[in-house]
Amino acid sequence: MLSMTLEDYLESIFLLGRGRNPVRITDVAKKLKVKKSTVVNAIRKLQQEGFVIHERYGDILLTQKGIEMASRVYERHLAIFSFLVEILGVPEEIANKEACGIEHYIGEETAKTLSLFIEFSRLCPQLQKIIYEDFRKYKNSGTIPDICSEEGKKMLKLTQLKVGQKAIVKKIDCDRSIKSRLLTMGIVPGVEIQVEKVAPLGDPIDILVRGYHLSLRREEAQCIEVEEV
Amino acid sequence: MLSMTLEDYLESIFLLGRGRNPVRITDVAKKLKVKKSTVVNAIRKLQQEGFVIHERYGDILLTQKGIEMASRVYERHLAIFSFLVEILGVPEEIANKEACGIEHYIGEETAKTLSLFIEFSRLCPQLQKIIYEDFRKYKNSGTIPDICSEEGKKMLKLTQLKVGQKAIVKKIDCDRSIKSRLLTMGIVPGVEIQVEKVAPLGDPIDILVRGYHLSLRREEAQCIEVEEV
DNA sequence: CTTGACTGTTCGATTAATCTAACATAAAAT
DNA sequence: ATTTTATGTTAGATTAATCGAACAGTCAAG
Repeated sequence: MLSMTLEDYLESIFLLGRGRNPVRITDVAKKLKVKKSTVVNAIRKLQQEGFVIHERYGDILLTQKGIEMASRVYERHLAIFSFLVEILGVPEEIANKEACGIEHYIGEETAKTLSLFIEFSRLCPQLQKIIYEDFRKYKNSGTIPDICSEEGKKMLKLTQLKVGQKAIVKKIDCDRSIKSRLLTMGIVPGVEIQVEKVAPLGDPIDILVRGYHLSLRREEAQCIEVEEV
Repeated sequence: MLSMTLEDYLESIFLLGRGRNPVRITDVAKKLKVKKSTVVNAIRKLQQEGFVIHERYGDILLTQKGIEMASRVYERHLAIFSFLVEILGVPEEIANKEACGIEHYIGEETAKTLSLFIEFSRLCPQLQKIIYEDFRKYKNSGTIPDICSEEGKKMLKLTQLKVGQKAIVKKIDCDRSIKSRLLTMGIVPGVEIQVEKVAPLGDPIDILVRGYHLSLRREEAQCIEVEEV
């Protein structure tokens, strides 16, 4: 009921005025990097919908309705920003820019859950340790930390499985073109597969994924790492 | 260099044709819930840019360039979808819809990191346990699991702090209007604050946040939970 | 071979968001 | 009090994405 663009204008006014101080057309134009005439247009629409009050040549002020709407948008922004920075380790500037777009597509419910997740991670040193030490290490060097390996189960290439065996896909380690083909067939980490038939020289290998029969080239199967079930 | 809308068309063609099969105008129109004439328009643009091949009344086929672009978009989609479903526990249908919007705003770098995070969480039972047991419990009931509490430090209300004391904000537990005011002042969980001055009856309380001086009403301070440093 | 029944295309109109350029007002400087 | 500078407004043009309605092409059933 408010376009994304208008949400942006509202949010800017909210932030520039720290939620309650008056703001000028020029401030908004500078912040959103658009021309003043464009801002005038947007403000008119926001005024019509009752989110702001603005008289000719005067200040822009948020109404109660406007404050509520804007702070809701901003909370979403903050949740996304925090997630990107604190959990993923994205640089703040990039995180901020991306959050600006994402905030319009994330629902109230999801945003609330995301906030809770951030909050939880801040409260929980255990989780922080895993994220800041183990995940960062995995991200930078690809090494899977010791604490993550389960006993008694070993990683295999898909090509090492025998007919009838079931396994969970753990990792897909190959170049883009093959990977994208595998993705569209539903072969992603975490999915369960079963080997149906293996041709004489191991090419092709027929497997069952989510009820679908698929035929893989050996080359493709080679780069899929699985764990026996 | 490709508008979000056009990215959507490309992605749909990719998915409908599983990456390589021909697709018809009608299929795309149905999938994206737009009129056929709109699709014709979009396809023309994609053709001009060399992402698809389409001859009048014929099939739509992705070029190599198109496949690469589309699979990149789809990977982003999948990363976001997986995160929403597996980590946050958002219902699949909602997650899919939200991912459709978010995928256009998340950068290549961030998407890759997000993918790694999902992958890591799948590989790491420890992390899974925290997410699926402790976080879910926190989300549903607000209880902070035992494993998360650090010894020797106790939670306090901001109002219980003495002048000069430093603390970390742990939780903000109050209604929307106050919360949004606090947010704009930079008071969020995780931030360090220091008490500067307390008026006779504890109202207002002056604090220092990220180098800024702020004055809080007692009512506001009451709902901020902190942990001594 | 003709005729529906889809499928695809063209054209003109609409909407939201933006721009430029010219004009109007307010505030500050002289 | 005038002039200059900054700020705000208006009008008209542009672009991307969409629609509806009319028209065109394809193909299979009879």
